[in-house]
Amino acid sequence: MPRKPQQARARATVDAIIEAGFIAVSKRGTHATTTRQIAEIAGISVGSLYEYFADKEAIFEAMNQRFVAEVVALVQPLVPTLVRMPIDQAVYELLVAFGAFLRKNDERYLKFARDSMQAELQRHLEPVTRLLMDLVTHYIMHNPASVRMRNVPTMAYIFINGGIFAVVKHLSDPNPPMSYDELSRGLADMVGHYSKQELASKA
Amino acid sequence: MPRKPQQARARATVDAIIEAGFIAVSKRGTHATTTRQIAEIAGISVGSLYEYFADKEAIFEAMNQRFVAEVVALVQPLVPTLVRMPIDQAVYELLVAFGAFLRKNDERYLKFARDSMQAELQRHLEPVTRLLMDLVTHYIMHNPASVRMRNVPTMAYIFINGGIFAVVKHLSDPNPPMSYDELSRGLADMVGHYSKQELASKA
Amino acid sequence: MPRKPQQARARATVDAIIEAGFIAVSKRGTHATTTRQIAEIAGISVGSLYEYFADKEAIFEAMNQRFVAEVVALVQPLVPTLVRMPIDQAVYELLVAFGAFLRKNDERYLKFARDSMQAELQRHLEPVTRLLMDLVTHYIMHNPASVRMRNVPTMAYIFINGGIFAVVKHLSDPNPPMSYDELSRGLADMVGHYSKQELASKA
Amino acid sequence: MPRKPQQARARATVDAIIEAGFIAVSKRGTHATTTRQIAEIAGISVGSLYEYFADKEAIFEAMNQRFVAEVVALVQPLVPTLVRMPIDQAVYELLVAFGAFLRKNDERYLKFARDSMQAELQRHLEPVTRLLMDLVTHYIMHNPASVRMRNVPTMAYIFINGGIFAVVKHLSDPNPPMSYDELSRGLADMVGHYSKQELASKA
DNA sequence: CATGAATGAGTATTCATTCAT
DNA sequence: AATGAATGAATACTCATTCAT
Repeated sequence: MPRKPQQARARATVDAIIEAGFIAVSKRGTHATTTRQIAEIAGISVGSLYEYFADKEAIFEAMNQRFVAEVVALVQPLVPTLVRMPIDQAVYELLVAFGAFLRKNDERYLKFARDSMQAELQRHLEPVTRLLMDLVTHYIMHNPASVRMRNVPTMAYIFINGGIFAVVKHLSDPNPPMSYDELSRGLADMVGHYSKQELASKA
Repeated sequence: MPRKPQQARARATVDAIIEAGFIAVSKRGTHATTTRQIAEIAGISVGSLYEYFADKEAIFEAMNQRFVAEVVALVQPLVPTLVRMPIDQAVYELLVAFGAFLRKNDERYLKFARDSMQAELQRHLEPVTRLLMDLVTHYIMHNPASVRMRNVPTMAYIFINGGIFAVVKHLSDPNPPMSYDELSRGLADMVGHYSKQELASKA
Repeated sequence: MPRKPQQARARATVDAIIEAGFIAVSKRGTHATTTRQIAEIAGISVGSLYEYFADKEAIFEAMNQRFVAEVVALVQPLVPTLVRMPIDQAVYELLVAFGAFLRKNDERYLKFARDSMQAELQRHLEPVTRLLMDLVTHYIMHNPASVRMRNVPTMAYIFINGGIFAVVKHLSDPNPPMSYDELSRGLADMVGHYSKQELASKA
Repeated sequence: MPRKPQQARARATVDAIIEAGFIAVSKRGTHATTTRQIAEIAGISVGSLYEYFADKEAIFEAMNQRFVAEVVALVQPLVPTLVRMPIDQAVYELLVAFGAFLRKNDERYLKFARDSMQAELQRHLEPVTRLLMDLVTHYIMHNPASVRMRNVPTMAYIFINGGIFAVVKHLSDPNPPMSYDELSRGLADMVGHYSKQELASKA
């Protein structure tokens, strides 16, 4: 029966365990992380670990809560500033801050997020990504006007990876906030608007 | 050392194993799928499974190969048509076909793809997504002009989810095809161009 | 990663496992000994066994270390005495001590050593041994003088068994300390000198 | 139910299986040899293998019979010659022939014999052998006269390895042809006579 | 409170043997 | 006779969790 930590020392132990959890997951991934490893890194015994967490899953949950809390702590104070910027600059500023956050502490949070997203998918979906990249190439060859767009590779990267993920996430959502058709049109508009704007600014 | 199937019966067994693999992963996810489960679903013995696959991983690889092969078979023939369409329509058509593909066979392929992407991340990153959604709301409240844009929720969904994924994927890539700054600017431009175009078309 | 025993209880468990290893190997041989059997004999669970030994092989290695340590403990203190004896008496004394050692504890160490030497070979090479025994008989019938030697059966036993083993061991050694021809001449001299000396002492 | 081969073709298959058995055991040892490997090397199916041999053990038995038969075929014709030689020359000639036999066919028979004798034992008993070698060194240092003997290393090799093997074999024999004490005296005499003779011939 | 020893159900994998074709 | 597909009991090893000290 785990108990609520009531003393400073106890809270320090809980922190050490969560810290150790991030370190262990950074090294080996969630799946390969064992309670023994976490306890060792935290410098305590397995027995003690179970004094503070009901089971292994509870540790991962605590890690996630901390991760989210830190993201919130990062973004929250930026909100007043961001909302006063032009939208593209706001997005850019947010991404700069987020990238720095993910990379700090020896990429601890990036590794955690990547583990959540199963880095494997890169290998698995690589051929699909390549296929879509080829499709982009074909498209450009058939539409000479589009050649004038800047950053085609970067935008293709964003559209393809972001698009695959948005589609899978949407389809997996039991109560999606919009229909699949709306999502499809949204993605189509995003690409269409971008290219029109891009070509217009070039003219 | 798995043997090559030489009789029709053997080939049917190999197919049954791959089929069973998709079903098992659909139900419990890759990680929780055991060789015994696959064998049971396929209606064969564990031994038979190892007649044709070196280990569990080999089954997952065969599943992935089949998945990719089917995506290719889906997209390849569409290419000539797509490249002759306006870009937004091309994206839309592709997404319609892809959505139908993922949902067929009791969503077998969708479940497989979702597993590859670790469905967990939905639960894990849900609060982060919500935070960013709130940011969008705040933004709109501070930028009355933007209210005229259609589909704000859908576009926010796409930008946020696709953006998170593109960022994590990029940061995890040891040899990314562009810098993080280029990616950030790309995402910013995508949003900026979209909103400009949207507002322009409304005017 | 097996842990180092830190409490008295743990050290007792390690001892029990090694003890159980000798008992199991005594009964069924190394090859047929399973981790479950060892755990059962030791009165512990399989899990505990793996707390202290990386794998099955590590248990056999620990057994071997104990075996060797005990042989050393047996012979070492005898050295000062043995080197002051005539050579034949020294050999005899050593063999008496060694025989007693192998037979103690219900022949635990003998069984372990025999297993290392694969008791099978007795059955396998029995006909070869018999053939060579016949050869000795033929030899004696053709060389009447040799009849005067004492202990012909014992010496034949030693020469034949020891000889077969020395030959196989030598041929299997990638860096033998002498040539096969030297070994052959050595065996020949051993027999020749013995018989000459024996006949001389009879005369 | 295996049947007795009645046709030439069947006998050829049996031969191929035995041959394949030797090849497989040469490569991986008895323990790691599987029926599938034997069948593959023999160029037949597992099913066919069981047409000719009741089980795996039966194949090893057939291999052993062939091994013994070949040793007999080697030694038998030499007997008339050997019995007319001085004993040391007879031993030498026999060993030359035996060594050549073990090494022919890519050491097939040597590997089989070594496998029977578990090559591991070299590693296992290495420390014991070294201890006894040290004992010999000590002995010689305390008995300056013995320095005059030729071939001390070779003879020590023979005595130690042959002696260990003879002792273990004797102790393991439920009906040994002599007592352990007789064996010990025999080994002692062997060494004693050899050294006396050696020193005498030097004088 | 803390420790670390002990547990045992669960997992991947192997292989001698059988049997339908 | 021959094939090779199928079997499943058996084995080594892991690790979250419990509990005596």
